Amino acid sequence: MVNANNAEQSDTDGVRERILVAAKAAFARLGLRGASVRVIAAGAGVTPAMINYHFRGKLGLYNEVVDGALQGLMRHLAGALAAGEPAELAPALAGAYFDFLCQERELQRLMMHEVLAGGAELPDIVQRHLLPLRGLLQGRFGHGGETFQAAVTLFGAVAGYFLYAPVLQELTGEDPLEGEALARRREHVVALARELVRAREDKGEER
Amino acid sequence: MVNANNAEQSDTDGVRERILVAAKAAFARLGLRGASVRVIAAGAGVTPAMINYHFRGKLGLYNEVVDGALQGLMRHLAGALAAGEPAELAPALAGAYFDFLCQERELQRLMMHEVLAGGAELPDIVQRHLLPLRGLLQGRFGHGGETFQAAVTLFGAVAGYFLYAPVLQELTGEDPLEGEALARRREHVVALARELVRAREDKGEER
DNA sequence: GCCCCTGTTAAACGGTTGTTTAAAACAATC
DNA sequence: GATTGTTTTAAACAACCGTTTAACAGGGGC
Repeated sequence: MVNANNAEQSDTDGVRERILVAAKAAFARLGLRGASVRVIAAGAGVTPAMINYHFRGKLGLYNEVVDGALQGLMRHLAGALAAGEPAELAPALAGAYFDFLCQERELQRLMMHEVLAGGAELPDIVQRHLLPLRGLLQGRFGHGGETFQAAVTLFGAVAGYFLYAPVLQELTGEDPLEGEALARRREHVVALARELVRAREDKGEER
Repeated sequence: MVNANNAEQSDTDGVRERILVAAKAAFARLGLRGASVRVIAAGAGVTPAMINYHFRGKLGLYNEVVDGALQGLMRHLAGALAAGEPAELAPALAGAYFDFLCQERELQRLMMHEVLAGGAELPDIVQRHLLPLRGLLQGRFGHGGETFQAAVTLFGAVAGYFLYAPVLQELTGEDPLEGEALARRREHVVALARELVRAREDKGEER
């Protein structure tokens, strides 16, 4: 009779949820190979066998974690893309990406682990999550070569900051993911987006 | 009597070298945890026990691989920093970084694996290899906040391109690390460096 | 009271991990 | 040619991996 007043389908979803949370943290930190089912299970306070019972094995759990994380990101970006005036769309998109990574700090590491592993599932993941976003982007910005270059630059400028945060901390002495430094970086990235889109318009490229 | 006419210190260095080459490839592809000593040994055509004999274990081998790779990169960047006129220093540096990653395609993945693993050795690595470069950079560009932001952006724009190459390939359909696409990206990054340094001078920031 | 179904557990399985060990092959020295 | 020291090998080691199995608990349905 616990949790009878919320929308959970059954009481066992509590276990599923706890495993998913522990798995996301472990996969982000150690990757698919590095995170063991025993560590994940211990983090969720359950038995390793429960992972196989609820997710058909470690791989099923991993796929569900990655799918959930990417779905959240893409929903967030699509929302930022829908709102806002067209002129400020690129800065808003860069800011939204930045903000989402602030909230979900594990996501960037999780994605990088997935790319580095280079498994056979990567084409499927790209097709399912990134292609729809690319369609939206091309509808707004066109699909010229300069647009692609600018998008890669912005993506790298944001992703690199979060990925290399430990190195930056060691270099600067202050935590790059904390209040003031974080705000400075966000401002810089948004300004860069504005400048890149302006440079593209100056060239008058439509192709 | 083999290799009697080159500078190798002894014949056993051939084995050491072969292990180092195989290890660099394996560590870049799979990371420290993922690459097994048996796979590395097989790639070098030797017995797993040889790794322990020549490098005092897997960790010793890994440290030697990372140190060698970073030394090569830093030497390359310092060279680009020494030559060239001051006005074109930032573009030259971005181009040199880009070119080095083209030659040593495993380096970027190796470094990212190291950062993601987040081991206790990272502060040591940063201190040994990155701090000297930072000193050189600060001597040329000053150490203002805008300089730092621009440097992170450039680094992310270059690194992100190589790291996310598999994703870009899936998105664009063409190989991002091949002739024409590679040249376009290099041109864009160098132009970005020129623009960022110009923007900083416009602000007149010295701090 | 009995049965079936879902959730959970502890124990075990075969396989792989990094490392160690004892012995063999080899080159150089005396 | 015996000896010494270095390089290499095959086999074994304990520890951990993901997964499977058999047993157990608990609650409706009939």
